[in-house]
Amino acid sequence: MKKTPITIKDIARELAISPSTVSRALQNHPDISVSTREKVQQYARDHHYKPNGLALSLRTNKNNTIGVIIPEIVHYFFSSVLAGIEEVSDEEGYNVIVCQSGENYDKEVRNAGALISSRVSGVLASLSKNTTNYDHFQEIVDSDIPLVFFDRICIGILTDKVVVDDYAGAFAATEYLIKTGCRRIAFFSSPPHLEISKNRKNGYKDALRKYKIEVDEELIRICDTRDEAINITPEFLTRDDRPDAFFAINDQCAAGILYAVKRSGLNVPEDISIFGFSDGEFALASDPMLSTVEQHGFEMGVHAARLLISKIKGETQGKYTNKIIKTNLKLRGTTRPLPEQL
Amino acid sequence: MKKTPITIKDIARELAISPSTVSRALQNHPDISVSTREKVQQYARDHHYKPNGLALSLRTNKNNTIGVIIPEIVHYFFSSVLAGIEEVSDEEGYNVIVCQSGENYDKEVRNAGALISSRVSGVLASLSKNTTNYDHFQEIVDSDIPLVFFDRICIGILTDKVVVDDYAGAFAATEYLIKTGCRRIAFFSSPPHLEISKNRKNGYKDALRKYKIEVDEELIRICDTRDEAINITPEFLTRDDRPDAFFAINDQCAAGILYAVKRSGLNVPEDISIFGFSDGEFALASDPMLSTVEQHGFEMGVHAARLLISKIKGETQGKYTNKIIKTNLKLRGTTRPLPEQL
DNA sequence: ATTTTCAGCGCAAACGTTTGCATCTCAAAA
DNA sequence: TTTTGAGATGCAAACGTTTGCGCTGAAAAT
Repeated sequence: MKKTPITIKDIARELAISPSTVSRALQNHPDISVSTREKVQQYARDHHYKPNGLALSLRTNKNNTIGVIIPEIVHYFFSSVLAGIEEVSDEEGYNVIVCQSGENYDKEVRNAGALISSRVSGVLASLSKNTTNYDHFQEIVDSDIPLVFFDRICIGILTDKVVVDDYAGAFAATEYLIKTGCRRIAFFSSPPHLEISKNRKNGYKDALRKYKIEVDEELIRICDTRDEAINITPEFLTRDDRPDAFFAINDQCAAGILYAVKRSGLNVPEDISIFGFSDGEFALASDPMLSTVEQHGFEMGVHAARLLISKIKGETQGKYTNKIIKTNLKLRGTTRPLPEQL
Repeated sequence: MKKTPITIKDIARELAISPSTVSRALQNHPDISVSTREKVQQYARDHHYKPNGLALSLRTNKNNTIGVIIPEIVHYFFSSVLAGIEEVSDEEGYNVIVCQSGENYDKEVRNAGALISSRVSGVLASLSKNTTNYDHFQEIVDSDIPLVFFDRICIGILTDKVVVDDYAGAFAATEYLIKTGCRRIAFFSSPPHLEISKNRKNGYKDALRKYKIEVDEELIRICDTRDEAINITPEFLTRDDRPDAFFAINDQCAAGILYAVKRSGLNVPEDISIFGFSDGEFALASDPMLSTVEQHGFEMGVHAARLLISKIKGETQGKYTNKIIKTNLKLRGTTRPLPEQL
């Protein structure tokens, strides 16, 4: 029931030796005699000595802490990434400070400042939707803090990046829809300035072009939430040339589309196919279950963290890695099966 | 492009004054002349001076950081709580270190140790499923670090707690099922040593008793995941005296039940009613949408964090609060409507 | 003209560690 | 007996801040 935690000095005083000796004894420094070392270690164990991480950090100007800036915590994909980050950080002895920007530029800037103040050893970040100025991230790299972007990356800043293969995922999903007979495929996307939006749109368009299907800009809309999808989808369905498939930027949006389509009396996947992106538990709960592009968020977190830590340790001098995580199609109930003949 | 961040000493040297003056100037200390103060603040701004949180923490032996130990990050309820914690922590100027126990006792112990080493200002924790020894948490309070449990609390340790009103929520859900005509209500629960399991089971049983319905232990099973539910539910459905309702400890489990029931050809909610617990996006994706007990995870996080911070500030001396977050029923498609007459 | 007052600033210690260097003690080598 | 040297330990500085106290000089009071 100590009011204040036990320190090296306390041990030194108690054992009538100097703090330096205690420090060395605890590190198994060869200079210290076995008897002293054991006395010290015994005492430390008995009194639950825990090194003061702060003091240590101050000396080395590196606290073993990684800062993470993500748009939303309550979000299957991002929380998966976070879990991956946490896992390797824990293995490597780092703590994880998590900051939620809430898709809010100002808060993102505050987050970045807080992390610099905390003198974190490194930062992992995914951009907020409405971030278009990147000075706060530049400040991080100027402060000599290793920085790795993941998923929603920023191309303006020279640093490592880990992204999902958005282009290939979107291409494959679109191609699959085409192969199962869809010709008018609507694409619901996030704001266009985000890299993921651009890449996925390119994948979508290129797949269409490959099969000589004209890209109809009318079928491309900005819509990335369930509620928006429920509102917007009906107007597509009542048109003469209604789409026969929807490709959604995320599963929430896909679920909203599914809901609206079912309510309109059309059948999924007979009349309309739906493809989501970023597999979550979510996709399993719907009926029929969502076909979606698996993003492997956990693995992305793992890779991003590993990359950052090797950066922190200075193992990868000057090189800027651009890791791409493969996606794959998870075919379930909202799409038709592939015709037998190849 | 400084290799090392700018410090108070740097400013002092540059402006040919002492570090103490700089420090005071930055804090708007009245002892400092206006001209000096402005010179210093100007310089600090121009050079992006950011106070070194570590040094500050070392002095006060309090870093403005809150540690959180949760079983799973990728989990709607827990991530909601985390989001609530993050929000008030940010408002109050605290960072949040998040540790994931992964429902693993050993990792939980390591997490606790790491947080003590980091000298966090306070800890928020929710127990892992298989934790039955609480020494690591006792060590936290012995280290004089304020501790607040939330949701999966531990009654053995004298500290603040924030819980959902599990009993009332379970009671209300069960009562609703009864009022809509259900008589044989199965209850799928988490491991029995958890307080939430006990409380919800009591609510369930008491509601049955209130309506003079015998408690059938055969209808109570340990099952708290989607996959388990899909496996276990069918054997209930084939019995002569099959249940006419299921009350699940969480929505994943409820979704699994729903899936199994639909697959068996029975109708929801006509033949079988289903009630979940802990509202998530999840509950909206299913068809029909899940009726569930809203847990208000975000608010729980907000309250827990507020409580902890007031504890850290020493505002609530010696008192141990036991905050209870109200639940409420979210009635959707997996339950029948209440009959008109009251 | 002398004393008092006080605004404005600097000194130095402290927070808990680590670490290069100095110091001390003996026993072995010279 | 003296020198050498290795083994064991202590000293002190440093990391970046804050803060109690003391110092200085000039204006105000006597």
